[in-house]
Amino acid sequence: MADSQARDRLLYAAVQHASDHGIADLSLREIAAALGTSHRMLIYHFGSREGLLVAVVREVERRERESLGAAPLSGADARRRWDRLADPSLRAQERLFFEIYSHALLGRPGTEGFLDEAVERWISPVKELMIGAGIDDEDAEALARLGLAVTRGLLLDLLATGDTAGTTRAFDLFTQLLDQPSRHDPSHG
Amino acid sequence: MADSQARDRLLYAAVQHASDHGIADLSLREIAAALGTSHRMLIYHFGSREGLLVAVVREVERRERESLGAAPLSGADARRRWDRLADPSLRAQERLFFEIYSHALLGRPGTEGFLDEAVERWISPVKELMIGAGIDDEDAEALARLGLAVTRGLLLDLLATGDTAGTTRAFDLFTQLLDQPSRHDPSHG
DNA sequence: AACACAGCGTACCGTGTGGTACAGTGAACC
DNA sequence: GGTTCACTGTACCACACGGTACGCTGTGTT
Repeated sequence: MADSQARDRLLYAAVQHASDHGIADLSLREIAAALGTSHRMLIYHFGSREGLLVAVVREVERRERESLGAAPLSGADARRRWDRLADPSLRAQERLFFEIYSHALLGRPGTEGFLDEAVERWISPVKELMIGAGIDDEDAEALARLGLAVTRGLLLDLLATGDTAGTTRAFDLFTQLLDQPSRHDPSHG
Repeated sequence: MADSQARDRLLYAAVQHASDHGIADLSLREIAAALGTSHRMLIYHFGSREGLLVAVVREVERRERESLGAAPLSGADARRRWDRLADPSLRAQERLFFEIYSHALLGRPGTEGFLDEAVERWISPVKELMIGAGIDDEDAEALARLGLAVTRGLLLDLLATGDTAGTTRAFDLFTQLLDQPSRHDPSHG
């Protein structure tokens, strides 16, 4: 259950397999076989099946956090980020993200805290930057939230349709809308 | 397996229960007990566990389709639709939608065809209306797609945070961006 | 009265589940 | 050479699973 090299290797492989085939309705034995080990080993390293799922969720969270880095503000920066997200090599990982998200929405064990940060973590750095740039606090939050929603919504679209060109056009339209001048109403409460 | 009143009652109750507690990792027996029947009856009416899940997915699809009605174009109309979606009584149903969506992304049996229509069905009527209003074809598609993404993205946000006010502010910001004049660049390929 | 038939419950089957017991490995350290 | 310790395979457990066999209702038909 503690850290170890063997455990890390198994976890890495488990996340890979979960990305490709989902995670929730795979049995310990199925996962173990796919990873080239025995279900006994997964119990040894992760304590229980649920322990394994929790570890996988945490690892997915960690990677998501790691991929955040600096926040996008300009249209060009945002577009570069979208292009990275739309890369086919990330599809499996993104499917896994939405699978875990939906499990968390249903309150499945091991996903506690996932939702708390699923929105906040992405919004707050963007918001801070915008406030620093002189944008009103409430406007900044709404804008950050909208940007996140556009990204995730288009990602859902992309995963379902595979239409990179179409979703990217929609994303570009969004950045165009944002880049219009004088979008902030000064007569605001 | 065929239609019947008893089957309809069970299906209705099953969708309700699936909305409240998810569907994928409930056993036949759990569902049956919650519905006040026996797992034998679910097999009788739906043929198998998978048959039940398929029926539930179809019913959720049907309701989604039914709720489409006329398409939103003006900001006020869109806002009215968002308010309806944001109503707490729909949360459970929306959670179920995203659960099924993620299952479909992983290719689970019974979800075939769900994704094909998950985007197209919502986009095309909006697109038609916009084309009728003289908007360029590709622009219309991008706009419809963006609107759907905003809706679903903010719905994900709302389900995770429960922050109706915040997500609604973000939605309003989006409609403001849309309602700005001269957003269409005539010098377009 | 005899039958048909949709609806339903009980008891059961074989199978796969998550988890445990226990007996090893092989390398590291003393 | 002995001991420790992380790691792993085999065999097993009790249990819940999806599904089936079979028999019992009630209602409507002939």
